[in-house]
Amino acid sequence: MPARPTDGTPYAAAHAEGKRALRTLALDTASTLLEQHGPAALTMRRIAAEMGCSTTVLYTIFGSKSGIAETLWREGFARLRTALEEARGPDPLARLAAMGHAYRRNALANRAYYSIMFQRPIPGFQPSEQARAESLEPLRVLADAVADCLDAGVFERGEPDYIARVLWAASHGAVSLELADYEGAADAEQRFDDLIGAAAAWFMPERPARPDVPAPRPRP
Amino acid sequence: MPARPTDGTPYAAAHAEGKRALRTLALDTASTLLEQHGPAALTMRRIAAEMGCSTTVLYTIFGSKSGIAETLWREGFARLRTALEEARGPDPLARLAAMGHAYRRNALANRAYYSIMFQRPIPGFQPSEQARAESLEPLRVLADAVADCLDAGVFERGEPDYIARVLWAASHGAVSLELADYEGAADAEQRFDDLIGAAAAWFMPERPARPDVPAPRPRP
DNA sequence: GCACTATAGTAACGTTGTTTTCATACGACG
DNA sequence: CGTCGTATGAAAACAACGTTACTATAGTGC
Repeated sequence: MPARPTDGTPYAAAHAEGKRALRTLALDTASTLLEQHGPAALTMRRIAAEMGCSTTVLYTIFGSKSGIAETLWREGFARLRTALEEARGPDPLARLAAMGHAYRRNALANRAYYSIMFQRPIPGFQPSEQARAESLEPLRVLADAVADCLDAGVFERGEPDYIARVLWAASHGAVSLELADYEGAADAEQRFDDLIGAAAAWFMPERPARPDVPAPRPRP
Repeated sequence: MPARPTDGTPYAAAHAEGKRALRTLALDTASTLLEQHGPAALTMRRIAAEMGCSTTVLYTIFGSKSGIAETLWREGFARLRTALEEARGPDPLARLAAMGHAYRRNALANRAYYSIMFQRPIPGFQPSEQARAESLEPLRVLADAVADCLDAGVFERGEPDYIARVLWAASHGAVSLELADYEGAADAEQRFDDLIGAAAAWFMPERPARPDVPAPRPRP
């Protein structure tokens, strides 16, 4: 016989809401810590201290640190999905281009989340199968936009899923190097646009006009 | 007055060689540990135990764990550079394509190193400025091959450095997602080829013939 | 009132990177 | 040859981490 309040009573609702509030507070704290001090600052003790409770609470809510990491991981993909969904454009191709910019903008605005999603800054954390499945939703959003382009004849051939994965890899590659600041991100935006444009053009019946590239190189 | 043997004596040479041997042994041990058991197994105590000494030795040689990580980081980029340098082809474009495959092959064959290079599995490790500069060498190798393509007229316009960075981002994006096994790596190789091909084609005067893509999608 | 369960705080355990302590070995120098 | 000083390495200690008992308490159902 459980000590949990009987379901349906007003008290049970309040009780459940308290738990939700606790969970939300924990996630907010973890999220703030992550964004302001990076993944290294994301320790159980620190989250608990910031909340003003002991670490036990975190373990009853999330089970382990991986539980928190997974929630943040999913939050990162949820933000990405929302960012992609909000992309608009007068025609399918413009909408796809808007998605590209949304991808980059979201990554730059949520660097810490992006690192949790695609790097492995939290030792021992591996997303569950369910979380992995969920993380494919942004890709599905992208694939829908690609399908629209195929229907409109903007793209010539190929499976929407496959094309979306190619575009995804292009976005990720460009953004990933930009975030790593691997080689001075001076022309990072142009590189992003070029790579995405190149990948998209690859699937079009005719290659579209390319934006200006740095001055032509003199040939000897 | 130091207890270090006077420079120039045979003993000094032997002494220095002993230090080199020790350093090499430590790196070999760390490297093996990294490749066989992943970054998580790369602990100071374990490296020391595997070598048969105490952790103090590692600290006198490398200063800190980051010192070891940095050496492995550089080793990873050195392998990548070698892999790219060894790429051959009958003409500039073929050589560039060979470099693309070399990039992917090297990454797949050295997953642990690739993760050290582009993920952050070792908390607190950040490559030094010098190491970062050194890590740009593979990019320079790529840029040289791009320059050859420009000279040969295979590429139409653009700075070799810039084009190389775009190709680099494409390679990294495709390989990175493949290694993360982000969405089933069934057609990972084709995706890699397509993305690299698309990026390269972007800078050519005429779009080259594209290899076959999955069956055309029926339009409603 | 009583038993039982869920929860939270305290303190511990084992492991990590790192530092300290201490002993020892060995070149330099009187 | 003996002493000094420095470099080096082993052992242990330290701080911080994730995690797990242990304990107390509060609240539900009988």
